[in-house]
Amino acid sequence: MKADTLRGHLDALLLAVLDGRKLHGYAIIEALQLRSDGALDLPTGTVYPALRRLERAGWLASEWDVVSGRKRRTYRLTRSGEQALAAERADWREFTAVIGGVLEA
Amino acid sequence: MKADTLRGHLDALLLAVLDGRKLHGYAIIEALQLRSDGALDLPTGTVYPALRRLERAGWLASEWDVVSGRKRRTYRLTRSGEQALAAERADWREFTAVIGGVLEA
DNA sequence: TGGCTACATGTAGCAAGACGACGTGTAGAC
DNA sequence: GTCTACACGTCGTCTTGCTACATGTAGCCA
Repeated sequence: MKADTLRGHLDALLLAVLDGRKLHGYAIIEALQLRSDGALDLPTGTVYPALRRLERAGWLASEWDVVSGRKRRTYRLTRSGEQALAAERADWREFTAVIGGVLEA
Repeated sequence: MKADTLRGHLDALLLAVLDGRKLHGYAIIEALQLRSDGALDLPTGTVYPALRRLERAGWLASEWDVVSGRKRRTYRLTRSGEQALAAERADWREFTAVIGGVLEA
């Protein structure tokens, strides 16, 4: 997929992949690869800053684990993150309807 | 619609609205409003620079008209612009499939 | 005549955000 | 002992859409 097309939709992806489960950053990248059949291979320089941003926004909460000697920062959705995810999904539907409508007119 | 969500898709919109017809900048803005049922109301500071950019890329060609004393720069798709539009449409379908797939998983 | 609105084009500077390149460190396999 | 996978992070760059501003015509209405 063309680079940078994601712009503006990354937050939605991150929230969606954390819906109902806790994951650490590296696992989030893998989960997105898996769910997109390999189409999404986000670089760490994209994902880690975005996770911090979402945490600052109050949509994610994180805590440190240590698994077999390796430190992981594990993220989960907050209540407000769940609401944000619902809003992002609604925005996505509207967005695709509008743009798709123009492109296929 | 949330500001800036357009990012990365504006080119596709502009090419699509010029598919099969010639329009000047102001009319392009109106045509996008019409086709989107008012959802898209792009500011001139967004559209005019983008049209120049697409022309520099060789996807649009323009010429000046004068209609009842007013000067208009009328744009049309070039051959390479038509190809670009087809590519943009294909990208759009892939993009929505990938992101939509993750959001609705 | 003066002012308002619609029509019409443009520029400059800002801000956000995704990305590439880089830096750091552990565990385990070979 | 070196290499790969795992794991986290930062910094600087670049693109690009937007706000605000600047300019000018045509036509209507008071």
